Amino acid sequence: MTLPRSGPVRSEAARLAILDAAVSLFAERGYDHLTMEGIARRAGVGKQTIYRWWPSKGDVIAEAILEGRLLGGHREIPDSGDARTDLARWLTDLFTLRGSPQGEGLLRSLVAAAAGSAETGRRLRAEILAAPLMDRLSQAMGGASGARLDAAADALLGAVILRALSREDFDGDDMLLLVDAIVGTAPGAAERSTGVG
Amino acid sequence: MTLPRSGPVRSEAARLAILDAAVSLFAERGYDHLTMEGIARRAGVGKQTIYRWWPSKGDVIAEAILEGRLLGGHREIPDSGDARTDLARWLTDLFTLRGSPQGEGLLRSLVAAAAGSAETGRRLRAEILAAPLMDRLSQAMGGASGARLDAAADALLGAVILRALSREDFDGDDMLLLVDAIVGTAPGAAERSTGVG
Amino acid sequence: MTLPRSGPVRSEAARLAILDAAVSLFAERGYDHLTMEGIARRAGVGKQTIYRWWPSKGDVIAEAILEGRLLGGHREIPDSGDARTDLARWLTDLFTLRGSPQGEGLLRSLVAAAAGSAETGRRLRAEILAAPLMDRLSQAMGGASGARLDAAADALLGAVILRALSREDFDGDDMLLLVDAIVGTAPGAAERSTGVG
Amino acid sequence: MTLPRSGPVRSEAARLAILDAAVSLFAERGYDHLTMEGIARRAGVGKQTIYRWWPSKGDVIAEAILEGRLLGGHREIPDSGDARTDLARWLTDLFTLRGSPQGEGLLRSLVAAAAGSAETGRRLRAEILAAPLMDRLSQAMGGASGARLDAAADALLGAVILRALSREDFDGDDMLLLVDAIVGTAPGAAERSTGVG
DNA sequence: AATTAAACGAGACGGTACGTCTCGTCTTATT
DNA sequence: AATAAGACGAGACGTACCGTCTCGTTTAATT
Repeated sequence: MTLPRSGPVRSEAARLAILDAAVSLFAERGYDHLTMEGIARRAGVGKQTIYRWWPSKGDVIAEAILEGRLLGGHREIPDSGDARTDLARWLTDLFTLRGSPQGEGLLRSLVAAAAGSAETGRRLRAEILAAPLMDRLSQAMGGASGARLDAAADALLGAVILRALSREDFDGDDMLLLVDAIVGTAPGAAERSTGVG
Repeated sequence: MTLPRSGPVRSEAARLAILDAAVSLFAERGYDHLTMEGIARRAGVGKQTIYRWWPSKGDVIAEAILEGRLLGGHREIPDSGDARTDLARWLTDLFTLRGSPQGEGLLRSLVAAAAGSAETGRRLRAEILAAPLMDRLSQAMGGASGARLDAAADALLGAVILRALSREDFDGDDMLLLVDAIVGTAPGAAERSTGVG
Repeated sequence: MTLPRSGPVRSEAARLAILDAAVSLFAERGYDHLTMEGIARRAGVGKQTIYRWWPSKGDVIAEAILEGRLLGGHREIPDSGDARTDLARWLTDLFTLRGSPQGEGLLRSLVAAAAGSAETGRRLRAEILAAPLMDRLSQAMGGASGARLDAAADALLGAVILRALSREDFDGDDMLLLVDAIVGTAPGAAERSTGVG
Repeated sequence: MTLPRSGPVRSEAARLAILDAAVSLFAERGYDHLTMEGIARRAGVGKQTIYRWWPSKGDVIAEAILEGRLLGGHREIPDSGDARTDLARWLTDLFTLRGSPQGEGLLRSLVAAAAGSAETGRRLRAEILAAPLMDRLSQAMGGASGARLDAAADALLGAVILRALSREDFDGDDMLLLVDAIVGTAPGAAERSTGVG
């Protein structure tokens, strides 16, 4: 029972210009320098056009995440045959965010965005962080799934986030140790996986 | 070799008033509603007196953390004899931050503060989160120390943070599962380690 | 050929509220206690709304002058038949600024405003001071005009200003003597003076 | 009968440093950019040392005037034999304040200082402006003195001030016309006075 | 085609907070 | 006791954004 309406329809051009502007400003200056005014200015759009469709800058960023415009190139885990090494390399990349002009500052910006916006928080975990990880992690854990897999994913990703927040440096060996601690600690883990696989 | 200076000395009263004001405003409204003006107003202090000693609100909060004014009551892990259960309970408390008027929003506020200020980030991890945890965790891991212990601590704390950021609900069973995944899969892990060590 | 613009138009209500506030604060406390913040507060207006249209407090006052809100009641010279006496009385009134709560302090405030703002300076002389004076002065000088009239006007008004600046007291007789020294030297006036002398 | 006092006595070095600093800052940036803090900084003096002896920046400037540190080079009227021309030239110099880095802005600064400080106002008129003028003016007016001479001086100086305030340009011919209007209408007035004197 | 109504760009508005500057007072150690 | 130094509470400066609210124009669907 939608009452019929005349008039123009939402402008896709404006929507795209806004998301583009938001993403580029986010990458250049980080989340807390991101402003609605700045987005409108760069997008060549009236402020009201943003407020009409998104309640806050956090939600603009959340939509950008959903469309894969943030960290788009970071969605696949390399496959060298050794799952442990692959996971460690991918996590290290996540930490330093290679390719970004501001390095690990970008990960902190994403965390700030998540802290300020529920939608961004949900999507950051589900779509940026966890999504690419799950298959390989499950495989490395011998086919784990459900709560046990979730816990391991949260532990891996959370550790990386916490180290980014604490500005502690973090090399590949540390990361391997972390991966081992979670997926493969126990001596039997490998065997068990093998046995299952 | 500090060159001697005449003139008035820093006012301890002002310093305390500022930290008190910052802590109470932080607890009431969260990190991103915290403002330098608001702190000065509540502390009955000129803004310059804050800027003279701290470059940003993040650094004010960092100093409050250092002095144990934030989450001061959260510094000890209960001891029921079962380290796994104790750790899980303490982590669950951390997640919900019982006793705080705004619950887990406070943890997100701490994360936002850490994302915005290097000093806060360092101290959040070292002094608020890790410090109370280390002994019991080491014990639960059969006396682990060094990088292996650090990795486990980061994994546990990071997972809690990531779940707070993603607004996912989180009960005691989930937490136990998480603890198990990290300190040792099987309930008997601790014993086994002990036996080995 | 002004290029058309869309969007909201300047708010006349805000403009009037700002000028009213500026004028009343100026009259109450003088030019150098006048602040942009104070004007905004009393006018119930955002500071940016003032800065959007006027670069400084001096220009706000200049516009108030232009609209006759400052010293509006001082715009006409009495006509008793004797031009010399009328001029002297009007100048004496200007010096003491009867009716103003702060007397000749107000004239000094206008001078301070003029010293700080080119626009105010121009308007103070042309619109507040000279405008009401010219006709009668010309008549008292036997129909003088042009540079000679301007010189006489500047001399009369300047003398009053200088005495206000020097805080020297100044009675009606002094003023008559001043008027004589300037308008009563002229050829047409000379007869009268000569006859008297 | 001066009552004896113990302790150190007022430091002449500090007094001179303060006046020097005030004068140079005044000349560089004008009266309203002059600040007590700036004076103290440049003079290498504690702020309290200024406040101990002068109630406001206006009074510091007033004392500098008294000692001839402001416009010191402007104290004599040239003597070419023709009093009218000499007066006109001196007044034109006063208007443009040759030699000053900021030209007639300096005269406006002096006016602003006078508007803000009673002592400065008194001294500006008596010591900077009128003092050098009186003898030659009296002579040009055929030996006038008393109130009539004062009125003429105020008229000449006031006219110059008013034109500086109104930012109107002002050349030598205008000034001659002004002098004529006040010291004696007819070109021959000076000669006649001379003849009489 | 004419009408209607919403989306659009632009940007003015009342506000809050920013970080800096200066005010005039006060406190300290030195001379 | 006067000084150099400078911390303090106070509050104005001019700027940046907030989220809301006109404007006049443009664009569809409905008459």
